[in-house]
Amino acid sequence: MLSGSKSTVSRVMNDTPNVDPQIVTRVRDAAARLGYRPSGTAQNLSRGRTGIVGVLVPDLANPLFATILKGISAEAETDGYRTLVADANEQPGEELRHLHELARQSDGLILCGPRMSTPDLAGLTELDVPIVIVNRKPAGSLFPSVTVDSREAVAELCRHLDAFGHTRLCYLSGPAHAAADAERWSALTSSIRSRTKLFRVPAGAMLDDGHAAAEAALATGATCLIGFNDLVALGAVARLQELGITVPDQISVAGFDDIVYARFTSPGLTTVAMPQTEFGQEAWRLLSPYLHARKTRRTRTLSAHLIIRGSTGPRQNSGARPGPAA
Amino acid sequence: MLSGSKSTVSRVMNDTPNVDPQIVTRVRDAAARLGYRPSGTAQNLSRGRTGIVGVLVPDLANPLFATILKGISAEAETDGYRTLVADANEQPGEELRHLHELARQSDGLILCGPRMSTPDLAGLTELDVPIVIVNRKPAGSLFPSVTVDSREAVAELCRHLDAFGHTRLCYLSGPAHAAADAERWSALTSSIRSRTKLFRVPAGAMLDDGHAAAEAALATGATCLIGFNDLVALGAVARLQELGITVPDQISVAGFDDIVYARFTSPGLTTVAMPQTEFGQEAWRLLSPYLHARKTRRTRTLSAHLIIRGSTGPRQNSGARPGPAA
DNA sequence: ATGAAAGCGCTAACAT
DNA sequence: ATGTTAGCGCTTTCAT
Repeated sequence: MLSGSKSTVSRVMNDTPNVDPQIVTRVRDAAARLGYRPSGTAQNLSRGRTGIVGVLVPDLANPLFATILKGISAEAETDGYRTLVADANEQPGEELRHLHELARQSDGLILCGPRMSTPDLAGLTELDVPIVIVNRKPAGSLFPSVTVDSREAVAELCRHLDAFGHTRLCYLSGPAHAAADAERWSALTSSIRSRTKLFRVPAGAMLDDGHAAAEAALATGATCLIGFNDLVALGAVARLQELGITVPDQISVAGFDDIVYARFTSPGLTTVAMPQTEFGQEAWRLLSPYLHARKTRRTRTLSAHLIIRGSTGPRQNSGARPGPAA
Repeated sequence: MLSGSKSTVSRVMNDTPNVDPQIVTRVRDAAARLGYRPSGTAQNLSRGRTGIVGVLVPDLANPLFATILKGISAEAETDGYRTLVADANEQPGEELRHLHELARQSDGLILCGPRMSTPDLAGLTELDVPIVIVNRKPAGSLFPSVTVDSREAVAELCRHLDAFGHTRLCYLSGPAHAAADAERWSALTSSIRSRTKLFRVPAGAMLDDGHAAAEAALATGATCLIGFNDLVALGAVARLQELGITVPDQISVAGFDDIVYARFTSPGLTTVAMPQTEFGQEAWRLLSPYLHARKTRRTRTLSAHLIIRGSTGPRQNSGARPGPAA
């Protein structure tokens, strides 16, 4: 009988140095033969860590979040971590519930563009789990966060539009509790020239929202529509085209994020690009050290940049109006 | 000192009946006050289950898989399960590695459109974990699977195109190891009329792939391009428009899946729609009973259906050719 | 209705 | 270099 103790097996399975090579192979063989695989759960309990990071997103169907998630996964994977995903379906009320559950299964949490209230966010400290926030600066910087500074890029967008003669802009606003919505709106209001009128029409975060809001936006007489994000902008473009209105000839459209579709529609969408993959990478890099030791809480600010494509052009003199339906 | 044993606390936390209401509130209070939350890991070890389902996808950035994942999460959540996600980044070689790791952390696995070889797939039985496969029929039906029958919808597409006079079609093929690719191709070949010529140009699974393959497809003289999926089709449309070629006036385009963008581009994309959310739902419904008891291995076949939008139209007499660049 | 005790399958001192 | 012994923090018989 080849005795062999649990510890030895454990050492072999964990590639601990100082194990007799003979034993190593013997154990490996036996394991392979018996189809033995260490129980992750038992390892987790014993080690006091799960190797899992919980990620909360408002909506996985939004390519922005899918991309951020990919960034997190890729980076976390290099440290042997996996991602447990919770999709709140754009329902702020669901977020807390998800987080409480995620927290019990993971070593740390990454919140992508959380829609929950600031007090709720602050209350998360009680979870007593390392948390990193992406795309929203937590009040009082309670948590490390990776945010983006889009002021300069927005200012650039405004100059771009101004140069094209646009003096009536309409912002298709995002979900009520999206921090990015407030920031974008504020960046716009502080960037436009005094001669420029800025309207605001409620939309949402998805294609349908932009599609649905397009007509209301048109009614403001704006010559350029700016979507809360690219999905909203693209939804609006679709609606405009249905109405027989040509972009950018009759009306210009711009968005935020630079999701991959912005590049592949025609006309291409002018947009304030977010560093999507970096969001994910940086989020992990902030979280990772935090998992091992309570390190200093930091914040990382990335910067957005303007990408000009075909959806913005010179303002039409006569203002946009529906043409013959497509 | 209010004694209270571990067992009692456990009973309270698990809402076990037959506990003195007084004690219940006392324990609840104490827990709240101390911020006590049962360790998920310890529960997992003790209960012998993790409450986690591992999901493997080829690419989360593909809305098809994001949607399927959402379907799985939503359904699994109703049973108290969460999803651990692994994104193989369209690299078949990575899939096995991910699966082995996922298997150690989860109670069951759902593989979405796995690209790995059939033998590798068969070898998964050794993982000794309930597995359900989505969108690929496993050889020998080793695992329960949810697949789609798109033959009828493809036939319908072919009739639709034929009625428009298209007799030269070009299929922009998908990733080498995507089972869906072979199925779609085979459905096409067996559906076209004998007078119709079907070409095949290699593309891939993403927007860029369709974009890059468009010119080669044009060169075949085809009057209608059919993308492996909607992304490929839309990528091709983008390229065509760059070339000044109008869809559908000069050339028709169709795709597979019916991702949300297919509806919101202009022209809308004609496509063979996959039951995306159902894929996810059904996958969970197949897996769920399997987790508790080894039940009979079943298979569920959903059906695709054709959605006709603006990207397909009557064939142009003279054949497509680049116009003035946009 | 509650407590005591065993055990889930590992890891990590500690001893040898 | 390997074996022994305690836990990790719960759940769950089994007593009471």
